[in-house]
Amino acid sequence: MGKDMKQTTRRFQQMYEKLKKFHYKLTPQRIAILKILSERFDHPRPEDIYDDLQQQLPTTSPATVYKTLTVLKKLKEVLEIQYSHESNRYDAVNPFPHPHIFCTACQKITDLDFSEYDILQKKIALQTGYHVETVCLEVAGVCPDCQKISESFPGSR
Amino acid sequence: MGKDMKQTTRRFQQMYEKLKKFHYKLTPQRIAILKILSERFDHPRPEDIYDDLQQQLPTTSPATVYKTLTVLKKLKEVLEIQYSHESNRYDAVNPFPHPHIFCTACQKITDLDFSEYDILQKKIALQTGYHVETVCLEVAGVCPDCQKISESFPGSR
DNA sequence: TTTTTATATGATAATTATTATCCATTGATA
DNA sequence: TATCAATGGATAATAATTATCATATAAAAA
Repeated sequence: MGKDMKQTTRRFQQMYEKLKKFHYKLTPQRIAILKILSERFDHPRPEDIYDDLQQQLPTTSPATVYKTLTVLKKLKEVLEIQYSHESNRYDAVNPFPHPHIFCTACQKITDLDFSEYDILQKKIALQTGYHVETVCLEVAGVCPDCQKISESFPGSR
Repeated sequence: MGKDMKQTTRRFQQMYEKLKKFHYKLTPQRIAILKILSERFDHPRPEDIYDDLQQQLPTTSPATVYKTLTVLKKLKEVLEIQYSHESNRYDAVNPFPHPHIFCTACQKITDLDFSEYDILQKKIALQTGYHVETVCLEVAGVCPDCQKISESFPGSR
């Protein structure tokens, strides 16, 4: 069993137990969505989750995906990455707030390993007097791979 | 003439000259929108700008506001603060990317004076190898004023 | 196991910010 | 002043998400 698979299984179980603990029904649809979420490391959109879901349960509705995401959000078992006027992206692999970096060429979203992120909240609280609830740090740019491609085909975009 | 008024006038002129320089037509609608944007320090929504605009030019259309904002965005004369599934907010007073802090109680958006923001981009570029285009830092929490209110009326929200 | 009941699902309609379309109008240049 | 591309206004289209509601069902109780 690979490392990813162990992690995947653990995340699935964590989410499953959280739903159980708060007396949400463990329906086949929800179980399938938990499985999909625990396996996808690419910050999928609701539509992506729905596509995967249809492979297993062809009669499901997109509404069910949205409703399940709402529940998981409330339980803090999924992190919502909001985008203006395009689909939100979801991270249930690491549901704790953390920064991301988005490649504007290939649309890939990667976790940004920024050590100072955790102390940011305290710094800002101290400085502003706010009771800080969320700190959202989202970076956009061109990833190294796409930079290479654009060097090989200058002016191609 | 107060400090704010001087600043307001200067920003209006900067935007006016920028449009002129790039051969955009200086229509009454655009001039009115520039004036509104230069005077509003509260990060207004398109709808807020439209409301103000109607006082002066009652026949204007919301589409005109959106179109003008699109032009100003392209010229980097207005900063767009995106919100998922609610109206974007716009800052033409300080159009350069900068962080904000949002009060979840009174909905006020304030500029966050965070000195380390400017070096963040370089740090992240160095660490990730990305060609960084934008760094978006948006904080949410309860402002000192609203904390006081919530102390006076515990459990009121 | 059967019954009960609150909750979830699925189909569909509604919502809402924004964008697209298209024709009449107009600012800017010659 | 004449010309013409750019703009404005009215309206339709778009698209992600949320609301609605009748039916189905998971899970607790009997």
